[in-house]
Amino acid sequence: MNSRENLMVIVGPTAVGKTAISIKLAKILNGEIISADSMQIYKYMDIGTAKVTPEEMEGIPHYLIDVVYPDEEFTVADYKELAEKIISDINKKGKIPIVVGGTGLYVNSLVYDLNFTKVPPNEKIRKRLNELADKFGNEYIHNMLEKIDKESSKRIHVSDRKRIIRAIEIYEVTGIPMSEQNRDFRKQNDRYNLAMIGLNMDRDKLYERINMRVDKMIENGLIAEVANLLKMGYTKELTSMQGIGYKEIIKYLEGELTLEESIELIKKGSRNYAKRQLTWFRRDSRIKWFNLDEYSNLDILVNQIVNYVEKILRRE
RNA sequence: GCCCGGAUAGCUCAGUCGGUAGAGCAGAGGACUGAAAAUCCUCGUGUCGCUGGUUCGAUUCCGGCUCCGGGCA
Repeated sequence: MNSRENLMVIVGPTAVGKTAISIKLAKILNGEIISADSMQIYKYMDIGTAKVTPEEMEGIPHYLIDVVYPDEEFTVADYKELAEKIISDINKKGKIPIVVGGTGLYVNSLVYDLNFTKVPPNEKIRKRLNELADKFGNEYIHNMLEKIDKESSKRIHVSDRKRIIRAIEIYEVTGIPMSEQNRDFRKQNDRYNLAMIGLNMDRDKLYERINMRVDKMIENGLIAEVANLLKMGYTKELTSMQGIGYKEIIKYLEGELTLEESIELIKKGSRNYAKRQLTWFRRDSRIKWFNLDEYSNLDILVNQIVNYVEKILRRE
């Protein structure tokens, strides 16, 4: 008898239509939805993150949306902890947890056996290393890393400052090289009956949808949303305000870009992001892909997905 | 109708003193362990507008044609 918990995951690039499909699926499967989106975590950031509206939810419970203020720190480790608890709770209710989102690292934190090292971000260390890199170049801190953790230094490119700093940070706090602590980090998590669904469509169409959606965001008041965040005191340096659609509108509001330029940059940034998401998810062979272009009708697609997941998930 | 300029990668253009070509942007592929919508790596073959001519050889020189600018009528 299999006592593992059920978990359904829906991934796909931005704007592919995950939200609408996930709600249809939740209704049919008696599921509840857990967002896996690093930007929808933030309160007040609604239009630019294409957050589900209460009406769109159609009564389906949604979790891990609006959990922190835009100036609060929130990391994958936080996500993993919260999400795992919610997954358990939903299972206990006899319902299906459906994780839906485009943030690859967040999804992987659940679907792989990622045991995050117990080293929270240390601003002091980061600041110091950043200053060193500013002064002497990335090579300098990369050399530092090479001395303490040769393996990581080989894996991390000299230009990838963030990762160099993180690796040194881990060593400075624990005295153990990152590469040693993360030995088998590509290990799959087998604690769930796992059904992973990938949604995709032809690239040209996806890009068209992205472009249209950005125009719609502007119509729906993205500029006012960003202006309001700034007025509330949330500054452009915050992680939350670096999101696509936010950083570009800030530049427009500061007079650095025309509105046209800013909109074009948001579209391009979103297209490039969608591509990165696909790169991320294509690597996981457990994902069953569905191409939306092959379905004339969403309900047919939803039915096929239901058929597929019913074989994997256990029902009492 | 005449004169001038242009026609080369999806776009903007450079270039080849004649030996089939390269930048920027767009785009594609990849990486990813507590910032991840972040951060980073790699990737340029295209009837050089069409058609004749000269030439061993033409995208390059010459002629004609087509289209696009601009000017003169």
